[in-house]
Amino acid sequence: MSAEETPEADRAARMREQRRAAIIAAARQTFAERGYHNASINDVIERAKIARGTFYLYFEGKRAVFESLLAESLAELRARIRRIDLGPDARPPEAQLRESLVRVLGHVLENRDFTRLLLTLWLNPDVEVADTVDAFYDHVTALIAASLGHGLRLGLVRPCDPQLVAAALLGTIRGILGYLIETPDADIERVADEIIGLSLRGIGVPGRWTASG
Amino acid sequence: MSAEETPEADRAARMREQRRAAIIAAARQTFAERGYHNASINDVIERAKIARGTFYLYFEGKRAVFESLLAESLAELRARIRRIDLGPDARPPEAQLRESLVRVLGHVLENRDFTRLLLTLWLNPDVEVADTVDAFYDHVTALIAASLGHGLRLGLVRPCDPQLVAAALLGTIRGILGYLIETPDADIERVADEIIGLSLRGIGVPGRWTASG
Amino acid sequence: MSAEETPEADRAARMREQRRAAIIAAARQTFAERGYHNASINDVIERAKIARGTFYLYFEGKRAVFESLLAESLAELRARIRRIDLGPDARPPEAQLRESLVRVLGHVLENRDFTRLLLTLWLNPDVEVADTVDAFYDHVTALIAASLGHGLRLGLVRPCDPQLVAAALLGTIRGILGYLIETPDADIERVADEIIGLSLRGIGVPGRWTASG
Amino acid sequence: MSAEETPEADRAARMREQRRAAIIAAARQTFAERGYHNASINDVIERAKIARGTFYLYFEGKRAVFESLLAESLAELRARIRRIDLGPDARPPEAQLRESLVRVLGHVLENRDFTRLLLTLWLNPDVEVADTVDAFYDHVTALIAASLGHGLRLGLVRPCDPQLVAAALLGTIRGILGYLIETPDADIERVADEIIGLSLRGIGVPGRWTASG
DNA sequence: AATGAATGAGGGTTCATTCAT
DNA sequence: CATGAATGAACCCTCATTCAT
Repeated sequence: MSAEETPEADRAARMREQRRAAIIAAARQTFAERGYHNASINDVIERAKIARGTFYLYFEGKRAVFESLLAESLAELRARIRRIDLGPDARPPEAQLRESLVRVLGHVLENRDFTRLLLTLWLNPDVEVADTVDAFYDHVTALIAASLGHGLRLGLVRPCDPQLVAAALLGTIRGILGYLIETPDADIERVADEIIGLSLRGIGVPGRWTASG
Repeated sequence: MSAEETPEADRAARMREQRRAAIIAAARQTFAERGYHNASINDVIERAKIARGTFYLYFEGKRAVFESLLAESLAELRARIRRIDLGPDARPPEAQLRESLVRVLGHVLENRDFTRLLLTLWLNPDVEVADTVDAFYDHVTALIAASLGHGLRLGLVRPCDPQLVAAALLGTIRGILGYLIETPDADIERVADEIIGLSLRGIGVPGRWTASG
Repeated sequence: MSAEETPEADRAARMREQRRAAIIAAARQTFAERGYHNASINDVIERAKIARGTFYLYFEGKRAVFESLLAESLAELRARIRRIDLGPDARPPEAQLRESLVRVLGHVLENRDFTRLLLTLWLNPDVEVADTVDAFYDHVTALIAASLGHGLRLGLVRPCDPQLVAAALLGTIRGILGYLIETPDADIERVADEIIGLSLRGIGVPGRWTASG
Repeated sequence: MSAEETPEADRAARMREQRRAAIIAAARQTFAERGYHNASINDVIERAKIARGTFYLYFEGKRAVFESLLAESLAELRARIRRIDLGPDARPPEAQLRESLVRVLGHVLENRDFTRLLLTLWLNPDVEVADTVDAFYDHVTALIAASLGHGLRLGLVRPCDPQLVAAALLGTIRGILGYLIETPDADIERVADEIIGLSLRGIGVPGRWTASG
């Protein structure tokens, strides 16, 4: 910790961080393109232009990069989602929801590769890393369920099973994301509106359907 | 074609069919539990209690069982889905939709293993067999989109992008299925009602949300 | 052994012999076409149009058919080769040699498949059956060596190492056979003359070569 | 290309070449002893004392080592064979022929393993690699046939079918090689003389045989 | 720190042989 | 006798991970 060593150490630390980032980037592309199992360490190190052994200096193994990659990417995504503020002075919940959606959709379209990966990882036992993803989905589901509960108490949301509906709404969003990553020039704003419209009012024209459903 | 030969040949054919079904069943569980790549032929033959070579008597290889399994299971599932009849004498579309849903949900709960597998297979590049699954999801999406288009023309459905909404609705259903397969004692009827309610009317209480969304 | 059983037993024995012959024939073609290792029992039983188990009623296994097949075919070939009679009243040895050659060449051209097989079997360790073939080649070599020794004592053959020359002459014949089985319309008589000319007088024009060789 | 890097890189390349050679040597022995099909990669790696994966670092597979081994060994052998110069100032053709023979025989005795392999590979359909060997034998046959044609025009060789005689002479040599590899202390010079004597003048004592043959 | 040659467990597949019907 | 479904040892190959340099 002598002052003399700091500049060198700093530089080394920066280099190390860059390398790590480069490997993660290479891994992200590789896993997205080929799936966890079909992706080989070979693919990753070739893309990252490092030697085989170097890889293991930065990560404990295949599973470890995958986890790191997930953790980082999920954190970025999570940062785009904001809890809806239902306080007295808050802006309309619909607007807040819309902003979160627009941020998420924008991020998704900039990270199609990772999004595809994330979508395929839902419930996937194939991958030893399900936990990280499960935790993310559970987190989001809980967030939605909590919002629903809140809305319910405030009379904004009609009576329903929050758990079930949260699972459904998250599914809706995943469905839309799956559609988006294969649709080059999507209009995010319009899509956000469709999601909100669909979620809040459904697709039925009021009065044209029986009351039973 | 002599009548005398039939009994033996019949019995043999039945036995063969049973074996095949047993292998498919073992494969279904194995693939569902461990994913396509982590599942080994070893796992399958151990579960099916057959010798290694026997497996290859019934299927050309790992990929072939997987495809057969998918094809058969998807066919069963597809058989539960009926196109909605919008003719003048038809029963209310909501009722028809509800029946399809109940059939599908019931089937799903009886085949949790396969359902889990099917859900993980969505968009999966990891699996050499994506085509079969993609075709199924495309088929269902098209079915939904067509229904939406129809409903739109009849004034039952409010203006929307049928492709996008179809992707969303299929996502909603997948979300619910994912929830169900981990919920032991689900009440199918109620779930069907929730899905329909959500799809047609959303979760918002009319009048409590701004008109923009 | 009652007299009544004989006709039946005879018929059965004849049938059995026919089947056996059919299997050997199928095996001969298969082994000739694909080589010992690449030939599968499957190939043989399909060609012979018998069931898998039936094959093992007639032969102990793959190796056993191969040995039987070799033994029978080699016996047929060997029957075409006659020891040269050098007695006082015998016909000219060259004529005798020529007759053996013509018989062998004719047989070879009628059994190209087997000949090819036989040629590839020389020295072949690949095949667990080398013994049978080795014995045949040893037999023929010994025959030639003995003839050479005889001829030597009678002053018909110039001084040489009979073992070495026998190996060489057998090689010459194998070389010719290899050429013949790929030459559809060979004139056996002419070929026999070439072999004898080559063996007895070589290809050199006397007086045009130095004496050293 | 900096001079500093050379020593390391050189050493690495040399090591690599040694390993490769060691594997080829192990393969040569294994294939010679057990034949192509009976030889397993296991045999090879055990003999070469390397791990399974290491083998695949140097060769693409079983067939690839076999082809490399053949190509290298055939090239060495071919290098010992020189075309006979029949020009006006050339040394006597017989002497030239004799030198090629001595070189080839010497090489053969130093590489009994490979020679045995080469001999068994003639016409072998069993082996996926027949082409390389066929090409070699065709090459040598063509060389002999061309020499015969030349000698014929110069009046050194008596009238004959060059193709047939070339096949025969190559057969003669193969026959001798087969004899040699099982004869420990052969006198190469004497064997070369026997081959030449046999080829040019045959084994008959002139005047003691009828003219017909 | 970086390298890349070496490792070996593990996977999918084939095929000669057996045995209950 | 004949059948053909069943068996399992053996084989080739891949790839995540280690370690000497």
